Amino acid sequence: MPPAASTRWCPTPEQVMLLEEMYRGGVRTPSAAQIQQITAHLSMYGKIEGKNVFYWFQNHKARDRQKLKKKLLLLHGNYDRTQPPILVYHDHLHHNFHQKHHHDDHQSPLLPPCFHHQPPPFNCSSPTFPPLAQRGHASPEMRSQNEECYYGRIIRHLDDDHHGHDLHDAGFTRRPLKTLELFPIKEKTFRNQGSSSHDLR
Amino acid sequence: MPPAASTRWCPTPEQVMLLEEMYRGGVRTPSAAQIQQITAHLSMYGKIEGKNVFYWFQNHKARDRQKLKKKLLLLHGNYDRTQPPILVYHDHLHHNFHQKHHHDDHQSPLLPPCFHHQPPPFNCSSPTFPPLAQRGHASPEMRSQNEECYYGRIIRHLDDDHHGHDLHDAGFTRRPLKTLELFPIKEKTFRNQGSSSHDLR
DNA sequence: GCAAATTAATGATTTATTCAAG
DNA sequence: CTTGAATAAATCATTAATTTGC
Repeated sequence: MPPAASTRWCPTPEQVMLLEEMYRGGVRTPSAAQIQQITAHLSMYGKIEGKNVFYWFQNHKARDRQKLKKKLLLLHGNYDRTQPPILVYHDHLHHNFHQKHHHDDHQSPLLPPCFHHQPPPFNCSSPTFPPLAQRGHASPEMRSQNEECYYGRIIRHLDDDHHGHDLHDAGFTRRPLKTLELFPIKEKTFRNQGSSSHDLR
Repeated sequence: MPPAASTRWCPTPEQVMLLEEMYRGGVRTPSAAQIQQITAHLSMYGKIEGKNVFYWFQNHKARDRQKLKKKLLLLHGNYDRTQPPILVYHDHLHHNFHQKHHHDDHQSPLLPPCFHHQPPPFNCSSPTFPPLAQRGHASPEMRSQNEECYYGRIIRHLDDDHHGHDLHDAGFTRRPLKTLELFPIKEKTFRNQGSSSHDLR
């Protein structure tokens, strides 16, 4: 049992926060030097390597694009062409929009100064991407039959005994305290928490 | 006159107390078997089903996160680094923080022994946890060249110090800010790293 | 005091992301 | 790229607190 050194980076909350802050500040494709800098600073909060930073920005940028693309497709028809493109794709495009007026950059003190105003190169300014957490609300027809396979493992694995709908019997069930004995229920090999012996999901 | 069975579970004070105790003890995402166990024990105090337990932990965890996130955002600046990271993201991340020093675990006698110190299974394990997938890394081809350059540059230049995988050193690395010096680096099998420019699902 | 009216908590569902395997 | 499993985020819905007018 090799300690199997975890193979990937697990950013700490602070790291994520700072990265997001930089991202919001306009950083998109930091140069090698910048990555070094960022890495050095973030290493204060936990293990981290340059590639983690690099990938983080790559991924974040890509997924942002993804989100926007989807959103645009959805709007599709009612997209008002008179409005500014909302955002962009290639890095080149983001820049030079608003600028300079980060309300009052109350950047986290955790963020190295050099990233505070992150001026020209990759600063994109804030009022840009609206997070817009508008929810979907799926169309009813779409959820057809899979009601059953829905919520997690619990419903499926656990609610076996006296499942569903026996109505609420008035008093307590005071069910026989079947005291378990953990186990069976199949093992999963990875992705379990530090579990020692038993840990079945 | 079906009393129209109430529509949702109403935990008894004992149940809530025990659940909270387990939560404080580190339980976050109990496995199916664990849920069974918990459910069986809690049924002593009132009607309860596995899914109630499942949902309880889901909600409690989520609302904890929520609270902390809000708090962090508010503090934003005056975040005391000497304090434990406070929270987390994925379960994996929580671990290794609080622990061991629950003032003096005066666990309720109501709590089955197996949940008292709840050490290994789902507790904040140590630095071990799951993620063991070596992800990513771009597939060299199919990449607009600028990205590729980037990729190459970074990975190869930045990933120097303690490349590969050494395990998660428990604490933070707090590495000395070593500022670079590029390196060769041998990368292994790459998979791909979705972040290029096209990613819609 | 005590309900109807409001608001806060929290149980239950649904949707979105993430991870890693195919 | 696509997908199944897991789980986090968002949000819907009902119950419990609290407030308010009498």
